[in-house]
Amino acid sequence: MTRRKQSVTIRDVAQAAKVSPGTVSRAMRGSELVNEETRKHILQVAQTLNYTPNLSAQRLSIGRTLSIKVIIPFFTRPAAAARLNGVVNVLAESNYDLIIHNVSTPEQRRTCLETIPTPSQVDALLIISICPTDEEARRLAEAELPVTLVDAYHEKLTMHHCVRGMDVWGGRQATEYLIQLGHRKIGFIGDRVDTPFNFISSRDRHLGYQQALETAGIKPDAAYYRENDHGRKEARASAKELLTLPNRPTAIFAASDTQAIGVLEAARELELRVPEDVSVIGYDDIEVADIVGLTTMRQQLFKSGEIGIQLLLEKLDHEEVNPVCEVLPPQLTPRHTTAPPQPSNPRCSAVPPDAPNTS
Amino acid sequence: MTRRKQSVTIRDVAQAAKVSPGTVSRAMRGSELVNEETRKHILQVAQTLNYTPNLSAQRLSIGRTLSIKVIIPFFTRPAAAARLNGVVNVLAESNYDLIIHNVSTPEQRRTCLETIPTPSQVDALLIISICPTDEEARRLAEAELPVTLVDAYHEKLTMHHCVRGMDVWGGRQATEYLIQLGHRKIGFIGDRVDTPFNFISSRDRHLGYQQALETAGIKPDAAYYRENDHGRKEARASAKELLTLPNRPTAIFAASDTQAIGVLEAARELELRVPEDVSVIGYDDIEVADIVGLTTMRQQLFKSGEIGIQLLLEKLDHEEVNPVCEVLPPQLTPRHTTAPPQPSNPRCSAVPPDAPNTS
DNA sequence: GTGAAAGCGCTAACAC
DNA sequence: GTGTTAGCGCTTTCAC
Repeated sequence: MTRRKQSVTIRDVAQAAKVSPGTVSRAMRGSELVNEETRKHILQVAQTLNYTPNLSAQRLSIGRTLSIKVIIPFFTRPAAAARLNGVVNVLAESNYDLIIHNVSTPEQRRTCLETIPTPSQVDALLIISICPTDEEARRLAEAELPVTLVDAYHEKLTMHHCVRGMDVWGGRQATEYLIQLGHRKIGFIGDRVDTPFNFISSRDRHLGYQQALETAGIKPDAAYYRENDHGRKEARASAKELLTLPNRPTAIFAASDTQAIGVLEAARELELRVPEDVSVIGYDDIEVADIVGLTTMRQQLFKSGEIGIQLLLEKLDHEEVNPVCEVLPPQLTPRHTTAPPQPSNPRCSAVPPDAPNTS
Repeated sequence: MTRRKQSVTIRDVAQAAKVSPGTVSRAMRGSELVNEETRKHILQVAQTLNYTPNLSAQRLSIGRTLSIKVIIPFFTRPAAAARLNGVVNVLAESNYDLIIHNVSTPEQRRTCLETIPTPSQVDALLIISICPTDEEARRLAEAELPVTLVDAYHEKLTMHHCVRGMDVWGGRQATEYLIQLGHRKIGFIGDRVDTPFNFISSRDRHLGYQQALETAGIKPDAAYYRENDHGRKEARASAKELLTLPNRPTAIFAASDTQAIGVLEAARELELRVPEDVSVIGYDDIEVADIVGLTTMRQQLFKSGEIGIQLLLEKLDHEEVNPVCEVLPPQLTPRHTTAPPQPSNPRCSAVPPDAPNTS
């Protein structure tokens, strides 16, 4: 442990400017209680001495860490990255540091939520796309610092802000759209429901899917349901199963765009035309959806991050604010992978989805 | 400024365990100089008291911040995200905090490199994909903390580690591949060279492109060069210009996969077949390249982040290490958007690139 | 092996 | 307005 000292401290500046450390401190932080002349002089001296305040000391002294921790799984996935981008964007204009904790294994997920940070570690906590278990919610409820959930929810956490995406409703919208187009045999491809990650968006979207079917008087067929690890390749495999069924679905709702891409690949591999032979709808509206012309449910990903962090910053400013639950509805975004089902199914050579709608 | 105190401090633990704060500190940090009995007892007490050390105090006391700052432009772009992922992944196993500074405007870029952080702010600095200007390099050369550059370079910064990607070589490889296929009219679409961001990878790849042409005895034609803001739409516009030229190129090398996708879209819009009418090669090998079956130069993005941060951590451990310059060669990854040029150019309906090679 | 005490650099009362 | 001073919570010499 090399315990090195700082080269130039507030005391050095004070000495050089012939004032006291306290005055330097006041001058640096823009306190009103300091003569305009001396302030200028002090800043000048600080400048030439190349002084920068010691953050740790500052933080220790004011009793706040000036940093916010964000927990997010698989932050490189486009949808997660978009959310995180909203956070980063807002935080860039504050003087809070962003401490990012990526979660890519169940183990990481567990340890992350096992011990809630204390105010001596970070000032606030933003949890994105991770649904607390009951036990974790219990601990989160007693957190000593402001917490906000984005794309996550727990009924017991009414004391914290949350930002949600209406996954059930969105799942229903997507499915109803397919039904309106005339489809009755509609497959669903989503994430595994029962994993240590406890992701719930896919499950919720499937719930909406079921609601839509029931409302339309269509009996959900278990054979049309597939869950798998999240990913394009995995979804592709699942889709191949569905599309080679004796009585295959004429449309597939994928719980995410990434998975929908897998479905498109499966269709192409099986020489099924999209949307003539099979319609495909995704969820999120990440860039690749636009690229391949995928019909999808657009989520306000960037905005969810922005709002989440804004709520948190607000809470840091005014101790007493009522918790709100911001809800961001998804929006049906039709492109070129959905159409009414065709009576016949001629087996012909693969044809791509139409060109993307890049207006 | 609400200056709140910590609920339970090291002193509380000491008192409860009937030892001195010093001993608690030693016990917590696993010092050898403490009786095994007392250590256990202390940890036990700390546990029940729910004690967590105050990071700011710890940092101030040991004179290190235990955090590393990474500066990265547009971290949500797939290539940048992959690099960052490598960093995050390695750092997750250390006890350093990652402080991420995204750069999305020239202004942010400027301020970020204007004042080099001091050891009192962060312990080390990782700069990704930002090429310092001469002036910035001068300042970086005098940095008081370890610095590593990833996907960036400056000749004067030989005192710092760097990780590079052989962009010139890669650009030449890509172009030579097209030449080998028989192309002689080869377009180039890249980023703007002269921007405040000072990105150089596109420029370097273009350099390699020129070298390849010259070696093959092909005179570079300025009409076949387009630079534009980075982005799919922008590249699409540029590609449309090239592909509607009276004597249009039969192949296009795009400085990134994102831009290559734009080229594909332009081709489709103009009803040019890929690869029959026009070959397209990209750079990076991000996921979408696999999805659309794009031929590209694969970069070791994730690895570049891993190595960059590892070099930095090493430097933090052993003060005196010789700076190294790790070089990661890209790899030609042929897929389905490149082929020998065809003698005739029949104008027929659009056909997609072949199915991706998703083995 | 453990306690006492002197900082680490800064801020915020409190005097004047 | 400005100086003085007492912490913030922790680590680490230095005694014992």
